[in-house]
Amino acid sequence: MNQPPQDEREFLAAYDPRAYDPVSVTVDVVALTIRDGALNVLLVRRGQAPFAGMWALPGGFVRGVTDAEDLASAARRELAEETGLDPDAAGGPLERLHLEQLATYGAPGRDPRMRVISVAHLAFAPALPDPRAGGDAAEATWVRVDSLGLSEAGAQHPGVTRALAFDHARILADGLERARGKLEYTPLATAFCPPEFTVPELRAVYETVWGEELHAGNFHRKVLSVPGFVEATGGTADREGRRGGPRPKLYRAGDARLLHPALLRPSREEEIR
Amino acid sequence: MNQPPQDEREFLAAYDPRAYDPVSVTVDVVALTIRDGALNVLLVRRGQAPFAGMWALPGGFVRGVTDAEDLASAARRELAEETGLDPDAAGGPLERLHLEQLATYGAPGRDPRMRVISVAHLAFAPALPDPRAGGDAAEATWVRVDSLGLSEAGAQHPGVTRALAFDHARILADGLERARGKLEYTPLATAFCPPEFTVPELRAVYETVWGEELHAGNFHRKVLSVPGFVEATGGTADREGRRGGPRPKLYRAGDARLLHPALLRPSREEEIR
DNA sequence: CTATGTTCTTCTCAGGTTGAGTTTTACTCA
DNA sequence: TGAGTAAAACTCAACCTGAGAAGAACATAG
Repeated sequence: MNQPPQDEREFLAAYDPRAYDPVSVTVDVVALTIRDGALNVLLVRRGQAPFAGMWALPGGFVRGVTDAEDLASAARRELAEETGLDPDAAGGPLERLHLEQLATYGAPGRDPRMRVISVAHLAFAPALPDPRAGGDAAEATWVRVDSLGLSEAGAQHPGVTRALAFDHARILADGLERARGKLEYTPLATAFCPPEFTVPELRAVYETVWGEELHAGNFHRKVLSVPGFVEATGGTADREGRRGGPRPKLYRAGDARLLHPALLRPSREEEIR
Repeated sequence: MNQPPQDEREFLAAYDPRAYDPVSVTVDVVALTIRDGALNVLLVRRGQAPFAGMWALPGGFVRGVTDAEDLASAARRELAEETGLDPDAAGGPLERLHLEQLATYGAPGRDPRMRVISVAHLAFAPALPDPRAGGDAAEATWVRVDSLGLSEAGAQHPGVTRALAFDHARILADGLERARGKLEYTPLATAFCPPEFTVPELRAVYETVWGEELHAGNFHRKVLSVPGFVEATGGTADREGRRGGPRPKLYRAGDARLLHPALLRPSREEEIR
């Protein structure tokens, strides 16, 4: 952008840290969606060393000078490259994508090639299509989170565990914990739903992400009582694959950015200490 | 750490992003403490361009290869350099320091010299001594947060506003919001207190950080009822600068890592939408 | 067409938590 | 010794939550 005045250039050049202490920057994306009632994360199979052939989170180097990009833009670009979706298409699947920064991972040695720090991002979307591998990923697919055996109490398929490259298992675990927490006090769950949804559909999102069943009646009362969480459209859902019962009413996301009072998940006693 | 096998080296060299797209990495620290009943942040006056003479958050470049360091270690080192305190001294002021990652800022152009992304950290400590300028900071001092006029509703001294270098005003604002939020559901407030403290002292921390007065009776009941928040030492505080009333009992931090139920701040109605 | 099962939605009620205020107690200061 | 102050304990109404039950609307099997 703006250049420093000419008389400072020489001085600054002597302090340029790139000259002696290079650090590279990547973005990685924990992209979550719900498919067939299960929480899925987007993984790519690495085509190059290191960790060639292993599964990893989608990501890549930030463009620093040529086409200098924001960190969030880099995350969106990487996600689009790995899934083959247009990041900017109006009405496209990535338009309603919720993207936020997760954390930055920079332990020395986390990448055996060189010093790399990774700015991890968290993405949520309503059921995205199957990815078509692009970029430098040999393969990209949605993987059920509960098939990865992330040392979460219960709900893991033993034996199906596939180790992730780098420190991506930890990044994924942090992303899941962040997602679970954000459902409590933000209307983020609506980002997993289509533009119009029913209360039972919203409840299914909570149950899927939290991994526990909720009391249908209390959930219903709570969702409608939190101001700005959802607003009624007036319509009702038609019967598609439903097994009985009245047609649930349709809602869309309200204008609240925080849920107050929050929708706390039950059974957090373990995590307190 | 571990080196890739010899046969991969050549291949990787061609993909080294440093060769064509350099990005530099810094850490910045939002160090908060409470002095004289007001929330203070550590600022340094920049001795070099850009923004020479302006106030900024303490920070500096991450050591990538020589003495490669963790991001948190880099933040702790920078904080120690600017304050002149030993980062590792047993029993020293920085030993009880709470340090956590805040977020990473990487908009192109945020540093006019080159592409720099900054991993911001948040630090809390009980009243630290006045810093002695070290490193490349011309000057370092604690500054009352309410003297910076950060477009927070109320409680700002108009005219005393000093603009911060880079995007540090935004980083500071984000750090303050994070600190305020964390007081709600973690025992972080005890990090602002000496090892033994009273309930009124703890309440003063909340009032200072949140910027609003709390109901003393309800606060007392709440703090003692949340499991693991504080535990009684059996002793009482002696009269130092107190104006009357019985001697309050002493407590120390309990073993809880999360407060449940949380201690919600009043009047968040504005922020919800 | 009827019976049965499913599920959305509303209702009830006991228990816990919160906000606001009051009382008691213990101390300082003039 | 009396007035002022603040810690700590108590009271009470309002609200929120968890658990269960009931009613209503629909699908499906016979």
